[in-house]
Amino acid sequence: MGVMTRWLDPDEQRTWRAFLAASRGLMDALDRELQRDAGMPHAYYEILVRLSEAPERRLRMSELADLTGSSRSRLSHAVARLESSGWVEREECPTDRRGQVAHLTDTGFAALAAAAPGHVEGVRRHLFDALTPSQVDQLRRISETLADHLTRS
Amino acid sequence: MGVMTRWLDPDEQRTWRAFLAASRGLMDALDRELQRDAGMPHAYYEILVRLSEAPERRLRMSELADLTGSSRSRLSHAVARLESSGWVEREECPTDRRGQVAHLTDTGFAALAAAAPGHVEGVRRHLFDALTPSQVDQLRRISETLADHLTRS
DNA sequence: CCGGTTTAGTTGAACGCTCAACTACTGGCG
DNA sequence: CGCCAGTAGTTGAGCGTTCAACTAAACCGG
Repeated sequence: MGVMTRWLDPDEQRTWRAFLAASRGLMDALDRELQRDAGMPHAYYEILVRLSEAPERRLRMSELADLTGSSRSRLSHAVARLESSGWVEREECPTDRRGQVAHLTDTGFAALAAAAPGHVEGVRRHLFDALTPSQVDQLRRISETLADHLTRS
Repeated sequence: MGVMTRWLDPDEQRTWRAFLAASRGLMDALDRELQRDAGMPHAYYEILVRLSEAPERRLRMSELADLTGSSRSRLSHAVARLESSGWVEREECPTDRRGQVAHLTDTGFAALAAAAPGHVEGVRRHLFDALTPSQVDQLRRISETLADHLTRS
């Protein structure tokens, strides 16, 4: 308290607002496209992706929550919904009676396979096509630094 | 159709996932802090900011929607809520009978003034403190390019 | 000045996320 | 062993966003 606020200078202000516009705009565009073309929000797409990459297409709920950067509550609701569309099913965990294992069904895998090309094309169009290779490299370093910084604090 | 999907190579994959983690993590953290400390989501904070910078603290709904990058519907709902907390009020537009003008009240300005220092500190901690000056510059260029690219397509 | 097209803004339902409270199980320590 | 703090996951209420449908007014060509 009583400590002077370190306000943003005009350059920082400009950077921050550009970042907001870009990241929100990008996510909104991809979310809209995915919803329109595949009937799922981007968050659900990410869940399916992570499951598809896991051994046996199975992951513990907590692990899946960590991988997708979502709260346990959010994941619970999401998996409930994915289960009711038949894309994921929940199983008892053999080693921990509290645990649940999410399993990507064949139907779910097919839905993902159908959604992927359009979505990847969208990521390319909206992100990679707009940047130079050197900017892509800069963006990777910046993002990794930020993500790392966020988890450490 | 029939055109091969240009999948992401491992480097692009890594960049994309880092960007997702960073931007989502950043927005989630700021949103959580703002909600906890000031009782408003980040989207509402942005609305108040834009209004506070406008002449007479007044803006047409559409202009406000454009400035905050939100849909008209979203803004309508948001302003309705802000009005019921007494932070914004709606007035008839003198030059266009279809129009509405949103006006930031003194109470709303005070709420913004109370929220701002903590929020700015958060932006600093989570974003600017983690990056070198040159990275901040890179991020500005990248973001402006992306934002520009999004509106043009 | 009339009729059709745009533009401004609102509305309600469906949906996803957050938060806090809750159940059930585990793991460690006395 | 028995207790108890911590962990896994779920649940329901409340909120914000989206989408599509809607009203009303402005604009524009004939």
